[in-house]
Amino acid sequence: MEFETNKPIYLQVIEDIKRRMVAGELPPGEKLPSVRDLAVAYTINPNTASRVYREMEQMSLCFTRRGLGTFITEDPAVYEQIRSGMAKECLANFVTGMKHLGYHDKQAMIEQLLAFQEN
Amino acid sequence: MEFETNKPIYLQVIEDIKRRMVAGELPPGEKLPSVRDLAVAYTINPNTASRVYREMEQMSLCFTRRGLGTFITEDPAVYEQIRSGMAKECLANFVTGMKHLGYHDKQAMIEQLLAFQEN
DNA sequence: ACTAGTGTTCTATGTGCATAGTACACTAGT
DNA sequence: ACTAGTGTACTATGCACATAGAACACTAGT
Repeated sequence: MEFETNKPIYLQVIEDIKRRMVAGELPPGEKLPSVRDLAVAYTINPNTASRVYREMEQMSLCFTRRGLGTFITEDPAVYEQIRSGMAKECLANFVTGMKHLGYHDKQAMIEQLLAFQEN
Repeated sequence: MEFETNKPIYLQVIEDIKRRMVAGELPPGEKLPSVRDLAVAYTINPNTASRVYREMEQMSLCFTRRGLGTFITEDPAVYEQIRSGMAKECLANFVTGMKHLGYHDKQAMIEQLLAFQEN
């Protein structure tokens, strides 16, 4: 995985894990890689990997059993919170961004969206 | 202006100035505030303000006359580059974000956009 | 010449991020 | 008991960011 500069790596890893949760790749209760394996998987330092789980646990995204490992939360409500939060953020960023470009009504935004081709 | 954490201030100021350029608030050749005045306007350190202009000059967004001040570029083509770059980035972020949420075709994205109400 | 207003450069301090390396504590299985 | 695999904690280093403060170089106007 490639990381953007000017953005903490541990936050980008958390975003990727959240994305995989929403995508169904990480079901509730699923065991996450060990701190050391996560470090290998993302090519980051074990301390940074540890921070990923520490921050995720504080967000109630996962829980830890000392000596056993770290596991995705078993609460389905958290999944819905992540999903709705990501959707709202994505839509809000788009709308404000397009407004800054002069597209003030949704119909104008839709026209730009339909004309958009990824490269 | 409020700054997000986990994102360099000087980059956020540059983004704001680019936004104001595209919005027509800063026409080509317009004189920008002095380093010290910019620091006051955005409530940042003069050194950070200096960095804003230094980075902007490297991006050809402005030019500097020592002893006179810093001025917005006089090249209209730069404006179009900024505008198209911001538009492309905004659209790409939206499309990839929505795809991560399971909306793979544009019609589904449009439905979400139309249902979106800002709070 | 003088002054005020510019950008520029320098040292110094503090913080957060990321890395490297080591050591410790807990759990399950043998 | 022992071992392997887990999370945790600690020191240390390097870098980018942001701030504070001071000094210098240039330009326009007087």
